[in-house]
Amino acid sequence: MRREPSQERSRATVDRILGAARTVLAERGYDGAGTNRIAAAAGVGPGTVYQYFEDKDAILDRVLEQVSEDLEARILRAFLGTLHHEHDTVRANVEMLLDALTAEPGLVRALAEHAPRTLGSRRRGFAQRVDQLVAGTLLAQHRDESARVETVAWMLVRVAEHVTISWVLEAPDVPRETLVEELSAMIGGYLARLGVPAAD
Amino acid sequence: MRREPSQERSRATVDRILGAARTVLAERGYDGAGTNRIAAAAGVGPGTVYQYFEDKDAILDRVLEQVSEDLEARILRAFLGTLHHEHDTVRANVEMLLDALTAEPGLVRALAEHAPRTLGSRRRGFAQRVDQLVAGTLLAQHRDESARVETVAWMLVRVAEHVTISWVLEAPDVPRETLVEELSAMIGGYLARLGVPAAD
Amino acid sequence: MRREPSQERSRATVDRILGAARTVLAERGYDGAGTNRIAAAAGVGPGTVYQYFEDKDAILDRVLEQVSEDLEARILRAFLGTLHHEHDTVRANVEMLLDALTAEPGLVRALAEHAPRTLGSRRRGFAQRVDQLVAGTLLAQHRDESARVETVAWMLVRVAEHVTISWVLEAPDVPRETLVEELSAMIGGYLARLGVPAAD
Amino acid sequence: MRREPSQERSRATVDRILGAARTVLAERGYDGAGTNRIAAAAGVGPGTVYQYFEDKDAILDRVLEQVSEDLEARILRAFLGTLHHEHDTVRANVEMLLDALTAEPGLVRALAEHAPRTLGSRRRGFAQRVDQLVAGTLLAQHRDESARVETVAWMLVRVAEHVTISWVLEAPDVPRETLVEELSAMIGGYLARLGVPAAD
DNA sequence: AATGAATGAGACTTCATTCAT
DNA sequence: GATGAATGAAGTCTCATTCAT
Repeated sequence: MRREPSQERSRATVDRILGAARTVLAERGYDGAGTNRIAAAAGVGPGTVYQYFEDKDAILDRVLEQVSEDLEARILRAFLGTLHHEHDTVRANVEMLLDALTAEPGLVRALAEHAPRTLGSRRRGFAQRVDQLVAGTLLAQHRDESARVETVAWMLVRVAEHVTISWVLEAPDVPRETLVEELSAMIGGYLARLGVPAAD
Repeated sequence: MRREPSQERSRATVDRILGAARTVLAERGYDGAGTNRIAAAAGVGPGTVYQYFEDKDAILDRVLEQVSEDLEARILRAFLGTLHHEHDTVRANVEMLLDALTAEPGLVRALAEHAPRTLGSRRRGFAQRVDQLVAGTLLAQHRDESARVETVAWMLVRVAEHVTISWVLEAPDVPRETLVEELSAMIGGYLARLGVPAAD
Repeated sequence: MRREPSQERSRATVDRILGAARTVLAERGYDGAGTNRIAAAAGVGPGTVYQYFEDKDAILDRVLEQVSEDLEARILRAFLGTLHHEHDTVRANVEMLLDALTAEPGLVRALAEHAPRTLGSRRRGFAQRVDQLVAGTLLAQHRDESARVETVAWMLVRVAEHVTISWVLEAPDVPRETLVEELSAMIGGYLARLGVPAAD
Repeated sequence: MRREPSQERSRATVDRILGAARTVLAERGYDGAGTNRIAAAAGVGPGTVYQYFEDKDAILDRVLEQVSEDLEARILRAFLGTLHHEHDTVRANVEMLLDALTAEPGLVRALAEHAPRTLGSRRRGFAQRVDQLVAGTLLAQHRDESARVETVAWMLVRVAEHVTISWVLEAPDVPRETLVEELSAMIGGYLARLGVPAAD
């Protein structure tokens, strides 16, 4: 008569809650993600949720953090991959960004929906890390003007992020190929001014 | 000295309610803008609100619409004004955009916070009108390639809008002057590719 | 420059309010008859209603009283008329009762709907007057057993009233002619036991 | 000594809510039976009520249904019991009906008060089942004229129901014994015409 | 560790009534 | 006498959170 190790069970429960929260968030949006619904989707009682999370926001913050990290990891991997390419790094990255964001539109929407509520308070980790990653890459390719590089990175991240997100959420009458073309052109042109070879 | 017409009183009350809603929205965000709080801020009873608005969303929709229109009017006026300038139209527009968005950051945040919830359903009027305005202007300066012009306009609006909004909401460590410089450079460079003289 | 005599104007206003209340009551039932709706239907302001009526119930009580009196008058007239007939008085009265109740089903429903709420408190005038009328008629035809006569009258009124009202409200699968036949038979048979000639 | 099963606790709570609703309904009528009052009377929070009932009407519908069923069961049992009697079945049934209706006058009032609001839409089950029961019994005693039998049953049920209910609610100056006498006479006389032996 | 019944503050909304004009 | 804007108590319902088991 062996009882399952408690640590392992706890871990499994937390995972189920987070997984359920992620699903609910993707399907019903931020305001539709109530604690009771999450608990039900996880197959646990409402009380169980509070064994592992301070309050409702703690759950969703964690999920959003996780979503961010998933995106970040994916983007980072792809980003680093493009550095080996001989040309059209920018375009490859835009493509990759669109792939990442189109994979789970519901979560992207939840992320976009929730972001303005917490900006200035907490959960800015994701964006900052991406900022630094991009800044670092730019710096590696173009050593001087380090001060300006941070601003450029900040701008690039916002432009790439919001144009692609808007395209996903608004579903405007613009083909993906056209979007890639134009966004790459804009970013490429901008980078060219920085002294970075446009097509690399 | 005639008695105050009842129409006028009603009008005044509606204005107080809308004004209060605007204030509450700016100070406490979309979810913090409850009917009771709005009524209290307006100095009227909860019931009064329902003499003039169908329900809670009707109030906030109206306020958001109003905020959008105020921004639109301001941007439109400034945008048209810049057309007379001999050079640096882009920069002037970026400046103007920042002025408009910095005036009431709370409302801009509320707008950004609520937008993703309704995207795809209703209230896309503001963005669409701006898209068309920009497209029209581009077309006036550069007659051919009309198909591409719409995509370009769509991109420009998103880039200008989100970069400035992000700067307002995130308050990053980037001076305003630098932002204006960089954003103008990016947009100017992009427009140059379209065949539009970059600095006019 | 003559101003309309105030008494007359007042009277007209009261009539419009009562008429509107009657209409609203017939169309939307007791719970749907709100003061604001009545005022609107009467083409007056809500405040005006309170110049003439203590409160909401005062209006509806008055309307219901009026409806009762209309029915009573109609029934009384017909009832007295049947006394001259040589036979089948009962049947003639049942017919007449159905005519009266089918004329305005909405109001009959409102009456039936509201009756149980006030029974035991107020507004029993109508039923009592009808009771006495019937008792008087029975007494005129059958002098002795006066004590029993009151009970018989009470029963007759309830039976005639509720069977016809149920038929109007429930709209069961029973033709009117059949109902008249059966109800007359029941009442006639009952009266026969009292010593009153069944067909008179 | 095992822990109280959760099902049992839920069941107990539902029972307390229904019991409280029944009490409130009896004491304050349909319109006085608010969710908060019911919850308070049940000794639970307002939210608890909504764990078990869709909305306010669901509670009251359930209670009224229950009251109807209680009455039906009681009436049915007594009705069947009288079939064995050698004579005066009718009188015995009238007595029984009065017993049933006098037991909880407040609930009978609530039932009578609410019935006209829903007539023609839903919840006519009780009356219909009684109609059929009576029709069936009549048919068993008097095989032919089956068409007429349904009308007769419908009439009998309304007469018995409304005369007794009126007597309970109006509390007129008629002794119970007299009422029984007269009502039995009326029904008995009517049945005699149908070919059913009057006193059996 | 897990449960899930229970909570209760607070949200939105209605409507009979009042009162300054 | 009439108005109708304003009121505010009270009603229904939700949902993040707690706690006895």
